Amino acid sequence: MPRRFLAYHDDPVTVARNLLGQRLVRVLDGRPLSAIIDEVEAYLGAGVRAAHTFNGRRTDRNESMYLGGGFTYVYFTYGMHHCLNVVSGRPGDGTAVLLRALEPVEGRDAMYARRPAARRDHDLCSGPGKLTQALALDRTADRLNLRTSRELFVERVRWGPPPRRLVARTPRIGVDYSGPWAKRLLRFILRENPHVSRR
DNA sequence: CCCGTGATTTAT
DNA sequence: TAAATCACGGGG
Repeated sequence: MPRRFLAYHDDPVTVARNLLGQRLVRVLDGRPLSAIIDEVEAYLGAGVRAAHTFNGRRTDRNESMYLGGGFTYVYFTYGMHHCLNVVSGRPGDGTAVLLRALEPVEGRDAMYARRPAARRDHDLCSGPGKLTQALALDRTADRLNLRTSRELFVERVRWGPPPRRLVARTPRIGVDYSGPWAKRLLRFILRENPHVSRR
Protein backbone atom coordinates (compact mmCIF):
# COMPACT_ATOMS: atom_id res chain seq x y z
CA MET A 1 0.00 0.00 0.00
CA PRO A 2 1.36 3.41 -0.94
CA ARG A 3 1.63 5.20 2.38
CA ARG A 4 5.02 6.93 2.28
CA PHE A 5 4.15 9.32 -0.53
CA LEU A 6 3.49 12.38 1.65
CA ALA A 7 6.35 14.75 2.51
CA TYR A 8 5.14 15.26 6.05
CA HIS A 9 8.20 17.35 6.91
CA ASP A 10 7.02 20.15 4.60
CA ASP A 11 5.42 23.30 6.04
CA PRO A 12 1.86 22.87 7.34
CA VAL A 13 0.20 24.71 4.45
CA THR A 14 1.83 22.38 1.93
CA VAL A 15 0.96 19.32 3.98
CA ALA A 16 -2.60 20.58 4.35
CA ARG A 17 -3.01 20.89 0.58
CA ASN A 18 -1.42 17.51 -0.03
CA LEU A 19 -3.71 15.79 2.46
CA LEU A 20 -6.89 17.01 0.75
CA GLY A 21 -8.51 14.25 -1.26
CA GLN A 22 -6.29 11.49 0.15
CA ARG A 23 -7.71 8.54 2.05
CA LEU A 24 -7.43 8.21 5.81
CA VAL A 25 -7.53 4.58 6.94
CA ARG A 26 -8.33 3.46 10.45
CA VAL A 27 -8.01 -0.26 11.21
CA LEU A 28 -10.28 -1.30 14.06
CA ASP A 29 -10.53 -4.92 15.19
CA GLY A 30 -8.74 -5.96 12.02
CA ARG A 31 -11.27 -4.16 9.87
CA PRO A 32 -10.53 -1.05 7.80
CA LEU A 33 -12.61 2.09 8.07
CA SER A 34 -11.70 4.68 5.47
CA ALA A 35 -12.67 8.17 4.44
CA ILE A 36 -11.52 10.88 2.07
CA ILE A 37 -10.01 14.00 3.65
CA ASP A 38 -12.24 16.96 2.69
CA GLU A 39 -11.39 19.77 5.10
CA VAL A 40 -8.19 20.69 6.96
CA GLU A 41 -6.60 23.61 8.78
CA ALA A 42 -2.94 24.59 9.05
CA TYR A 43 -1.46 25.59 12.43
CA LEU A 44 1.73 27.47 11.97
CA GLY A 45 3.71 26.84 15.14
CA ALA A 46 5.49 28.48 18.03
CA GLY A 47 5.48 32.08 16.79
CA VAL A 48 1.82 32.20 15.99
CA ARG A 49 -1.21 32.57 18.19
CA ALA A 50 -3.97 29.96 17.82
CA ALA A 51 -1.37 27.19 17.76
CA HIS A 52 -1.12 24.98 20.82
CA THR A 53 2.62 25.51 20.56
CA PHE A 54 2.32 29.31 20.72
CA ASN A 55 5.26 30.85 22.58
CA GLY A 56 7.06 27.52 22.49
CA ARG A 57 4.59 26.03 24.94
CA ARG A 58 5.57 22.45 25.63
CA THR A 59 3.48 20.23 27.91
CA ASP A 60 2.44 16.59 28.27
CA ARG A 61 -0.56 17.43 26.14
CA ASN A 62 1.13 18.96 23.09
CA GLU A 63 4.50 17.18 23.21
CA SER A 64 3.73 15.17 20.07
CA MET A 65 3.38 18.38 18.04
CA TYR A 66 7.16 18.73 18.29
CA LEU A 67 7.95 15.24 17.00
CA GLY A 68 8.11 16.37 13.39
CA GLY A 69 6.13 15.46 10.27
CA GLY A 70 4.25 12.19 10.10
CA PHE A 71 3.21 11.77 13.71
CA THR A 72 -0.27 12.25 15.12
CA TYR A 73 -1.25 14.87 17.65
CA VAL A 74 -4.58 13.99 19.26
CA TYR A 75 -5.85 16.31 21.97
CA PHE A 76 -8.86 16.30 24.28
CA THR A 77 -10.98 19.44 24.61
CA TYR A 78 -14.28 20.80 25.94
CA GLY A 79 -14.42 17.92 28.37
CA MET A 80 -15.64 15.46 25.76
CA HIS A 81 -14.09 15.81 22.31
CA HIS A 82 -10.90 14.62 20.69
CA CYS A 83 -9.29 16.25 17.65
CA LEU A 84 -6.83 14.65 15.25
CA ASN A 85 -3.85 16.50 13.81
CA VAL A 86 -1.18 15.39 11.39
CA VAL A 87 2.10 16.86 12.59
CA SER A 88 4.09 18.63 9.87
CA GLY A 89 7.53 20.21 9.59
CA ARG A 90 10.81 19.23 11.20
CA PRO A 91 11.21 18.01 14.76
CA GLY A 92 10.87 21.02 17.06
CA ASP A 93 8.80 23.13 14.65
CA GLY A 94 5.51 22.59 16.44
CA THR A 95 3.35 22.82 13.30
CA ALA A 96 0.40 20.62 12.41
CA VAL A 97 -2.66 20.13 10.24
CA LEU A 98 -6.04 19.67 11.91
CA LEU A 99 -8.36 17.22 10.16
CA ARG A 100 -11.82 18.78 10.25
CA ALA A 101 -13.99 16.70 7.93
CA LEU A 102 -13.97 13.45 5.99
CA GLU A 103 -16.17 11.73 3.44
CA PRO A 104 -16.82 8.20 4.71
CA VAL A 105 -16.04 5.42 2.26
CA GLU A 106 -15.56 2.05 3.94
CA GLY A 107 -17.09 0.87 7.20
CA ARG A 108 -19.93 3.34 7.41
CA ASP A 109 -21.98 0.93 9.53
CA ALA A 110 -19.25 0.89 12.16
CA MET A 111 -19.12 4.68 12.07
CA TYR A 112 -22.88 4.98 12.61
CA ALA A 113 -22.54 2.64 15.59
CA ARG A 114 -20.11 5.10 17.20
CA ARG A 115 -22.04 8.20 16.14
CA PRO A 116 -25.57 7.84 17.53
CA ALA A 117 -26.51 11.41 16.57
CA ALA A 118 -25.68 10.87 12.88
CA ARG A 119 -28.63 10.52 10.56
CA ARG A 120 -26.94 10.58 7.17
CA ASP A 121 -23.49 9.84 5.79
CA HIS A 122 -22.54 13.51 5.80
CA ASP A 123 -23.18 13.66 9.57
CA LEU A 124 -20.61 10.98 10.34
CA CYS A 125 -17.33 12.88 9.99
CA SER A 126 -18.34 16.51 9.30
CA GLY A 127 -16.38 18.05 12.17
CA PRO A 128 -13.11 17.48 14.02
CA GLY A 129 -14.79 15.93 17.07
CA LYS A 130 -17.18 13.89 14.95
CA LEU A 131 -14.52 12.21 12.87
CA THR A 132 -12.51 11.08 15.90
CA GLN A 133 -15.69 9.65 17.39
CA ALA A 134 -16.57 7.85 14.14
CA LEU A 135 -13.07 6.41 13.85
CA ALA A 136 -12.61 5.65 17.57
CA LEU A 137 -9.60 7.91 18.02
CA ASP A 138 -8.63 9.25 21.44
CA ARG A 139 -5.46 10.07 23.37
CA THR A 140 -4.26 6.50 22.86
CA ALA A 141 -3.93 7.45 19.17
CA ASP A 142 -1.65 10.37 20.04
CA ARG A 143 1.97 10.12 18.92
CA LEU A 144 1.33 7.44 16.28
CA ASN A 145 3.69 7.34 13.31
CA LEU A 146 1.48 7.48 10.22
CA ARG A 147 4.29 6.13 8.04
CA THR A 148 4.52 2.87 9.95
CA SER A 149 1.34 2.42 11.99
CA ARG A 150 -0.96 -0.40 11.02
CA GLU A 151 -3.94 1.13 12.83
CA LEU A 152 -3.93 4.58 11.27
CA PHE A 153 -2.40 5.88 8.05
CA VAL A 154 -3.00 7.86 4.89
CA GLU A 155 -3.26 6.17 1.49
CA ARG A 156 -2.41 7.91 -1.74
CA VAL A 157 -5.34 8.69 -3.99
CA ARG A 158 -3.41 11.24 -6.07
CA TRP A 159 0.14 12.57 -6.30
CA GLY A 160 0.53 16.10 -5.02
CA PRO A 161 -2.20 18.60 -4.14
CA PRO A 162 -5.57 18.82 -5.90
CA PRO A 163 -5.88 21.41 -8.69
CA ARG A 164 -6.23 24.83 -7.11
CA ARG A 165 -9.59 25.47 -8.73
CA LEU A 166 -10.99 22.59 -6.64
CA VAL A 167 -9.78 24.02 -3.33
CA ALA A 168 -11.51 26.79 -1.36
CA ARG A 169 -9.70 28.74 1.39
CA THR A 170 -11.35 30.41 4.38
CA PRO A 171 -10.34 31.60 7.84
CA ARG A 172 -10.04 28.87 10.44
CA ILE A 173 -12.99 27.92 12.65
CA GLY A 174 -13.02 28.71 16.34
CA VAL A 175 -9.87 30.82 16.59
CA ASP A 176 -11.45 34.27 16.72
CA TYR A 177 -9.57 34.95 19.96
CA SER A 178 -6.23 35.06 18.17
CA GLY A 179 -6.34 38.56 16.78
CA PRO A 180 -5.01 39.23 13.27
CA TRP A 181 -4.05 35.59 12.82
CA ALA A 182 -7.72 34.67 12.92
CA LYS A 183 -8.20 36.30 9.51
CA ARG A 184 -5.57 34.27 7.71
CA LEU A 185 -6.92 31.86 5.08
CA LEU A 186 -5.61 28.66 6.59
CA ARG A 187 -8.67 26.44 6.24
CA PHE A 188 -8.73 24.38 3.06
CA ILE A 189 -11.83 22.67 1.69
CA LEU A 190 -12.42 20.47 -1.31
CA ARG A 191 -15.04 22.41 -3.22
CA GLU A 192 -18.51 21.13 -3.88
CA ASN A 193 -18.79 18.38 -1.38
CA PRO A 194 -21.35 18.12 1.43
CA HIS A 195 -19.05 16.45 3.94
CA VAL A 196 -17.65 19.59 5.56
CA SER A 197 -18.08 21.01 9.07
CA ARG A 198 -20.59 23.66 10.12
CA ARG A 199 -23.29 22.58 7.74
C1' DC B 1 -29.62 30.00 21.35
C1' DC B 2 -27.37 27.51 25.33
C1' DC B 3 -25.31 23.98 27.71
C1' DG B 4 -22.28 19.72 29.05
C1' DT B 5 -17.83 18.40 30.49
C1' DG B 6 -12.98 18.23 32.34
C1' DA B 7 -7.99 19.04 31.24
C1' DT B 8 -5.12 22.93 30.66
C1' DT B 9 -3.96 27.55 31.20
C1' DT B 10 -3.96 31.83 33.45
C1' DA B 11 -5.00 34.89 37.30
C1' DT B 12 -4.74 35.82 42.14
C1' DT C 1 -5.42 27.46 44.81
C1' DA C 2 -9.14 29.44 42.21
C1' DA C 3 -11.12 30.93 37.98
C1' DA C 4 -11.41 31.15 33.07
C1' DT C 5 -10.73 29.09 28.74
C1' DC C 6 -11.33 25.89 25.02
C1' DA C 7 -8.78 24.24 17.19
C1' DC C 8 -16.66 21.29 19.78
C1' DG C 9 -21.27 18.96 19.20
C1' DG C 10 -26.10 18.38 20.09
C1' DG C 11 -30.54 19.85 20.95
C1' DG C 12 -33.87 23.75 21.27
